Order: sequence, then structure tokens, then C-alpha cells
Amino acid sequence: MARATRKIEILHAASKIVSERGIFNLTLEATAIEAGVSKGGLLYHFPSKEALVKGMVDHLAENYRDKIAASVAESANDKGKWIKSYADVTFNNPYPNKEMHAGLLAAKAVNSDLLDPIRTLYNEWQTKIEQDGIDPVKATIIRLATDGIWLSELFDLHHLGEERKEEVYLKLKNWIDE
Amino acid sequence: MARATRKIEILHAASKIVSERGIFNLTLEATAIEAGVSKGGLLYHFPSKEALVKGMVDHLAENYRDKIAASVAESANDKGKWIKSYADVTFNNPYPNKEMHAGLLAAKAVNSDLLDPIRTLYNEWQTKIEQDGIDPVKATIIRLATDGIWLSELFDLHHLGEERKEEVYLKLKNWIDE
DNA sequence: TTCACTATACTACCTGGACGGTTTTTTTTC
DNA sequence: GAAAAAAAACCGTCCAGGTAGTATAGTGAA
Repeated sequence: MARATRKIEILHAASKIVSERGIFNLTLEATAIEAGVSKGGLLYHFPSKEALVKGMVDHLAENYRDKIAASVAESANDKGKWIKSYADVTFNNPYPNKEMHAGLLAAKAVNSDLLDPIRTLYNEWQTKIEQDGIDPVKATIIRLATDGIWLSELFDLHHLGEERKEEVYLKLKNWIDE
Repeated sequence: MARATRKIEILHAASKIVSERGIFNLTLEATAIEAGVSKGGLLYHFPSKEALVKGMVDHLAENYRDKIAASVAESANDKGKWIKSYADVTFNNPYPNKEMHAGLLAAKAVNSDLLDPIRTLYNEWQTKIEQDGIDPVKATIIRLATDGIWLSELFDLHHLGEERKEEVYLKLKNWIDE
């Protein structure tokens, strides 16, 4: 089974390894085993390690873009819908974030250029966020604060308690409409 | 020459390699060469790679702690001096941030437990920031926004222009005293 | 004598990637 | 619609190169 799916299974396996065992354990063999495929099979889909990591980043960038776009689409067309969607998705979606973390770390380790799709995404969002009917500085601060949560989760540096996190989230949301 | 200094030179060399060439090029040999020391010499100071990375993290944590503490000390004892110092130092000090980036990435790659000193630091600051005379939620948002800048610089994801960055900085500062 | 190294050699292991198959699926031909 | 051909998807082994860490003998300074 699984035609186009195999590639994606392999990408998930790679992310899982990075998340659970760290970059240094992201080897072709380990990825193959985790994905339930042979090394040769893996190399058929991704002809090099760099190609594999590129696959991770491209995949997650596409996913994240869709996720935000979907959230924006179902918003009423009120002002601030981009920053609101960005904050919503990032605060409340542990899953794509995990993959994001793995992809970022892997790309940074293997070849920084592989981060370009994320940079593109970031620039797109920043533009939208700043041109969405609210003060761009305020919008940028909300965006940065959201990213701050991200940083903290990426390195597991500090757990805001759930209540504090919720308070922050609500205060940011209210601030948008102020 | 250079008694206690050599160790620190080695740590700087290691950070430089991580920053410029990425984690995978942080080998013992490369570090020794960059530091102008023999491999044996390096291993004399840091008996394993993990010890080296631990040295990086410990050193930068100490540095960062001092830096913030110094900034707090020279503040008038007005409310919000902790968050103000945190934002000041992080916004305006590209140097320790670079080392921080390298240390975080190296520790995350080699062994997440090595991040513990940073976690401790983070917890200390969060406590101080929340008990410093201003609304803790507001203080936390400022802290998160500051960290957002960090994330962006760490992966080189997006350059806020200098003006926009300055606007953000000023708006956050004003917000503290509001 | 000890400390802080240098220089070199060596081991044991791991990893990316090449390579030459084999099996499964799809397409074409009769 | 069955057989044949071709393409796609995959397997498993091998190897050159690199790496952490060990070992060892020696050097100069305090």
C-alpha cells in the first residue's frame, strides 16, 4: 500500500527520531528502521541525507502554511485575523509544532539554506500581519510573544503553567481588538 | 601563558565552530585547531565531547546571569527592573546571544540534560520578573516577545528592520511603565 | 615535581552513500 | 483479457572515510 504515503511516513519517522533521540541519531539507517523500510528503500525516496531533511522542512512548511490559511479563511474578515490565526494555531497545536521543532533543528544542523521555505513563510506572514488593520508594532509584538512560547518549547526551557499561558493568550487576544 | 584562559579560549572556539559551520563540524579535532591547541591539550581540559559542551553551557549561563544581574544592579530600584534588564540585554547584546545560540544548539544536539543550567536561569528570571511590581502577565508577555526576537535570530528566520525592532523595543519599554 | 600542555600513533566504531539485485505495480501489446 | 514489457518501489551488503577516545613519550615553565 501507501504510494505517496511512504515518503511522508519516512518524514514522520525522521521527525520522531530528532524529537526523541536528537539530531545525532538521525541516521539513514535509524530512519529506515523507524519507518519500517530498508535503507535502500529510503534512499530511493530521498537520495541523500540532505534531501531527507529538505523533505522534512518542505513538508512542514506546506503544512503550517495550510493550517494558518485555513484558520484565516474561517475567520470573519475582521481586522487582525492574521495575527489572531497565527497565535491561535501556534498556541494550541502541539502537533505541528513538534514537527516544526524537529525540522528546524535538523535543517540548522545539516544546512541552514534548507530553512529557506520557513523564511519565506515567515516573511509572508509578517507582511500579512502588518497589513491587517491593526498597529503593525502591536501586531509584531504579539507575533514575537507567540514565537517566544515556541522557543521555550523547542528547548524545553520553561513551562509556563497552563493558567499563565492561558492568561497570556487571552491578554494578547484582547489586545488585538483594543 | 593563559592558565584559566585556555579553557575559555577553547569554549569560544567551540562556539565559533557551531555558529559558523554548524553542529556537525563541532569535532574535537576541529575545536582543538580553532583554539590553537593540540587534541591532547583539549582533552586535558575537557575529557570528552560532552564535557566540552557542558563547559559551553555552564560558561554562557554564568555570563548571562552576571550580565542581567549587572544591569539590574545599575537600575534605580524602580519596579519592572528585571524585565527591563532582560529586554535591554537581550535586545542590545549581539555577542552573548551568539554564544547562547551555539550553546543551546550544541547542548540540544549532544544531550538535552546539559541545558539544565539554562533552565535554572530561566526559572530564576521568570520568578523575579513576575514579582517585580508590575502585572505578571504583562511582564511575561514582554519576556516572551524578547525571546521571540531570539528565536528569529537563532534560526535567522526573519530580520525585523532596525527601525521596526527599535519601535518594538520602545513600545515594550513604555508598556512597562504604563 | 607538578601542571599544562605537544605530537603522534592507534583502535574500535559508525555512517553516508554506492551498487546490484529483486519484487511489485502499471502500462502496453497482442 | 492474458501475457509481456517496462517502470517504480524497494532490499541488503559493502566500503571508504571520518570520529571519539586511548595511549604514550616528551617538553618547558613555575
